[in-house]
Amino acid sequence: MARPAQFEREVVLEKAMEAFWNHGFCATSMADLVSATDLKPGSLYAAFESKQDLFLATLDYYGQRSTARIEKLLSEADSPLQGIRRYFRQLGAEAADPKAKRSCLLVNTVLELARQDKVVQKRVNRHFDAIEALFRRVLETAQAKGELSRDKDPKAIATFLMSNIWGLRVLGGTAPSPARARSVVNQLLQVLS
Amino acid sequence: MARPAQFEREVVLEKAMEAFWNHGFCATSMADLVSATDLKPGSLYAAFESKQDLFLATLDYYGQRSTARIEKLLSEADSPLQGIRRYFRQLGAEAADPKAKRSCLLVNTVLELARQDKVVQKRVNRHFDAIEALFRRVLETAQAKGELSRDKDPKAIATFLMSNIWGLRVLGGTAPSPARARSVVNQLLQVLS
DNA sequence: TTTATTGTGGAACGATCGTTCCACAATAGT
DNA sequence: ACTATTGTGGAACGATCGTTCCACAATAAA
Repeated sequence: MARPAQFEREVVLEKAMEAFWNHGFCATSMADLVSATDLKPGSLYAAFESKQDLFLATLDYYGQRSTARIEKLLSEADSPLQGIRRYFRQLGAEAADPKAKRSCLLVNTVLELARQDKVVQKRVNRHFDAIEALFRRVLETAQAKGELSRDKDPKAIATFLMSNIWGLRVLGGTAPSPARARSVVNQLLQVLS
Repeated sequence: MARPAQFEREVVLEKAMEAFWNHGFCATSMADLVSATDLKPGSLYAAFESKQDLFLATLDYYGQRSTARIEKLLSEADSPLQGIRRYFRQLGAEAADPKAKRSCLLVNTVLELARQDKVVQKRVNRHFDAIEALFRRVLETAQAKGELSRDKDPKAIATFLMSNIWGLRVLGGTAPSPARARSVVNQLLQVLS
């Protein structure tokens, strides 16, 4: 028995995510978010408590999207290790692509906010842990199938892969040559053989 | 034939650097800088043109300091590779140290500003390139001394090391366990053997 | 000691910040 | 059709943003 909302939460979240992703938390003003989402301040604050809360919601939205994307890519590969190789080659290409004007929202957030804000840190870590678990499981499968040597440690390698995702994200911010990005990926993938 | 300044540029730069390092460019206000440096707005703007210019100056100050520190560490080592190993073990320990409340100003800056601001990007890259050149030279020396296998590529490894510095800096933002940070470093150092 | 020049202190600027408020629009149940 | 309830639009809030301004202090050259 009331007026129904004229927007869909997911659509608004998507648009807010774009804004935060492009400019970071601090550099994205509520005015930016108002014009990005086509909502008025009143509606935005009714749906999300504050700029901070809206940001946390977009973080989760982004994290789930990313995790799902990686999971799909890994599951569609011909073999476990091939999935990982393909993911990192793609990441390397993206890092060297000048059209890709933005890194990863989670990585950006770690350096902008996570050190100071433990709530944000926990949120970000949850998503990173989910992705790392994905890699670890794939590496264990590879080992079971004999594709990965038994004397490798899936847990340690999964952590190492995560650290190299982050490294490649920063590399992307330095506007590297494609050869440079490929070189890093090739070096990295040697841990698998 | 004029009144001399009552402050030393280096001291002010040091204090401004601390502020930017702790909170980032956007989240550090001129009011913060005024209280951090004990200068009044008038003096700050007389010495540095704007917040942006002051930031660029602190970036250079930080970069030169960092490069010098790494150079010293590498040159004091018993052998080329030992210097590199020692540097990364130290970096891993710092990433896992909860008291180390901040990452690296250059890495933070890449993700906060470099994508959008090409001036900042160039500045940051200059410092990164200097550090990478340091690593590369040490690796070449190691090869000359027979400490590093001839079939390794010093250039590729130097780039890979840089990417892993960045990865470890982000890792530090996730508040990892010491074991986790050590694991990444151990994995990384295998590229040297 | 005077004069020219430059640094200092701090008030003040307009713009923008995140947020609140409220008259009004729109709908669901009676 | 009426009423209760909730979303909408947009003005407006105090605070803070980066920056400017200027009367005054301090010094070096004349």
